[in-house]
Amino acid sequence: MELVATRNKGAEDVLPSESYIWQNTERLMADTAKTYGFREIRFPTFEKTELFIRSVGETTDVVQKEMWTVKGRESTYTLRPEGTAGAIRAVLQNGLLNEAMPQKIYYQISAFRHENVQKGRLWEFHQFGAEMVGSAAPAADAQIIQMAGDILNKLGISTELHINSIGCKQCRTKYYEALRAYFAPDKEKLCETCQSRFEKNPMRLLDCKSEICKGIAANAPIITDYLCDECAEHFAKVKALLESLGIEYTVDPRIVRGLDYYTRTVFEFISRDIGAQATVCGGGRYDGLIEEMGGPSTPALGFAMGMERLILAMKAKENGSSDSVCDLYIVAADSDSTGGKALEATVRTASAARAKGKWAEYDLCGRGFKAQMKYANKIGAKYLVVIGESELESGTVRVKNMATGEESETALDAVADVIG
RNA sequence: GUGAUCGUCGUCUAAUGGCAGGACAUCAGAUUGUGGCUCUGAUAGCGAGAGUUCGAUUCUCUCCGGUCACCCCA
Repeated sequence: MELVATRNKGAEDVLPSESYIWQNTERLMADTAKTYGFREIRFPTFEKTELFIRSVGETTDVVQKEMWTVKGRESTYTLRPEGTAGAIRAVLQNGLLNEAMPQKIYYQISAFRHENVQKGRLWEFHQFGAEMVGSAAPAADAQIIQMAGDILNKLGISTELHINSIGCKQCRTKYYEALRAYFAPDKEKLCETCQSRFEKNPMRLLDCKSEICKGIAANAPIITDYLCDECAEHFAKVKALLESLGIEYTVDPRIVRGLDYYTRTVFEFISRDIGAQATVCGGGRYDGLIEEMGGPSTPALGFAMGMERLILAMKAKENGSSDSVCDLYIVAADSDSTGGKALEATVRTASAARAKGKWAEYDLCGRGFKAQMKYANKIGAKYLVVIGESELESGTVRVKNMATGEESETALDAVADVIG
């Protein structure tokens, strides 16, 4: 077999045997989000490239080396590398800021980043994301984190919550100065990437995995020591609320989100079960983004969960919910004397079962009687009915429970009720 | 962008510088009115290309793909 083309690297097929896991997960997320007042928003897979450059940040890896960009006839377009930019664009463009605040929205999307593929990291991946627009209150931060944690718990995934505050623009300016002052004497010893980070985004210096840089960074100043009074108070209130909700967390001063738009609270939920790409959910507050995108100054925050990583973590815990199976298989046993009447009765009976929401099957491959029995067994049908000459005459059939082998007699037109 | 590692039927897995074998799965039959067990048969594979060789699935190189990791992120 030589296919004309095969699946692209970094993309995945979800087969019928697995798709129920996705469906159940997506449904659980949507249902949970609804209980917090979040409603779904849908927006295009592609946007103008400037949108992402402006919102995600010009210096970020995502923008600099990971975007799938296409030059169209009228403009240059990019497949969304994340959800926030498009979601907020849709909120602004459609005047949702004029509705009652806060606006709470969620989305289930695929997103695209051109990175080297590995476990938990794909070119096309899927996210569940939620955004809350219009609240600056610490209670909003707490609720967003609570909802993310709620979903993860319901999925049966064990995670650790790490939080940090990276302050506002003012705190960060002060902090950058302190960082540069700290690193300046050793600047020459830093790795190449860190040397360029020194000017552009010194917070990333803390994130480097190189042993030398780690050593130099060991006693670097910590952002939380440089927060302005307001940011410090905000962070303290968020932490207090989390505690009162009984949500465990670790303050991790090294969490530095890779997207430029974050301010104040940032957080990650980490799973230990899925390899190196352990962040299963990441998010935070982005009070400056909406203004940056040309809207009115409006506070907002949100998170995104990586669906593939969640499903890896669920599989690691072996707690997938179960798939549905065939409820009823009908064997149409036509002979010369029935002249096709058995098949007609079979089709009608199957339709009646489907009208009751049952999964009903009959032969579509020209199989013989025996082969149909084997097939019904193979697909795990719960009940089996044979319709042939004698059944047509009497108007009754025997409904066989395939698991126990027991049979019971029923009127032909009552089959759909019996198999409940 | 970098590094490591692996590519044999749909899946799992053998052997081999000289006819690529098995298991599971699939299909058919044994068994034209009741499945699962058993038996028989069929379908189906060396990722691609160059090189070495009388001969390459095996050795060498290149590419492609998978996996894992760095980086980055969900």
